[in-house]
Amino acid sequence: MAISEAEAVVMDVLWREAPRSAEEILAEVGPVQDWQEGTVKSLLNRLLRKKAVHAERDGRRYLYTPLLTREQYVQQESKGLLDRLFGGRVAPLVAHFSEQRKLSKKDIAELRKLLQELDDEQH
Amino acid sequence: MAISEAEAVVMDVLWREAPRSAEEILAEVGPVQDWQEGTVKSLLNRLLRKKAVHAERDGRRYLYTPLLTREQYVQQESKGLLDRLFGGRVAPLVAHFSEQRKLSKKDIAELRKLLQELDDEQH
DNA sequence: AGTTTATGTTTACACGTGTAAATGATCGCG
DNA sequence: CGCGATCATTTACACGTGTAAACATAAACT
Repeated sequence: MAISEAEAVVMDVLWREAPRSAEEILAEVGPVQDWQEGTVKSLLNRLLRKKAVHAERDGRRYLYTPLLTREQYVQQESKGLLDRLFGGRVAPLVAHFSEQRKLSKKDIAELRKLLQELDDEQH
Repeated sequence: MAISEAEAVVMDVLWREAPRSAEEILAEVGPVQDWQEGTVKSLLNRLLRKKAVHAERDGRRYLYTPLLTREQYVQQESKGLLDRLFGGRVAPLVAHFSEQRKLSKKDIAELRKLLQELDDEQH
């Protein structure tokens, strides 16, 4: 089953660094999200059930490690959106942002570089 | 409130052509989604409550018209994803698909053209 | 006028989600 | 050994979602 948005916030902490204890996760995410301890614990348990993280005992507590990689998650999410909204094609998506003037100079420069590299690989 | 995925399917029909009756919507979407009449009616009612569509009486039935535009919806959805996963920037998103080899020749050609056009406008 | 038919409206129900309190288990201390 | 602190696990609860049955209403037909 897919992981929810709140669950993804917890995953984000683990993607930055793992393994981590529930306490450490709370310390990082609690202030920002305004979550209580119980909330983080619940989310961790759901992630365990979904096999998105692994828990390893460390004395009295557990250390959590991601099983689902960030790449997998990003892949799922962005493919979903792409398919639903842009017929599965990337160019229309970029065109959309372009029309909305949401391409920064930096974006444009990077895209240009990216295309250049694709050209080069091409041989 | 945001419209759900099932609701978006109904909106899609209306975005292609509107106004439309519930029956017409069902005819178009029922076979594909394997939905019953009641399902479509429920979704339409939720869309009404969310002010995403407008209903206008036409004799015995209603004709539904979108109030939320496809552009608005696409904008919300894609901005959400972009912010959550790519720090709000487009280039990293494209880079992601590039790494996954999900850029078709056509995508690449179109992206190149797009960048060219941006250049031209630039004067 | 009474019944069928076509629509729309209300209600339902299981499941996921966000959020957390209540409860249980375990370790360290007095 | 019993008690408080520290974790984890279980339970809770309101709300949205997917899916649809049940019910209401009004027009159309006999």
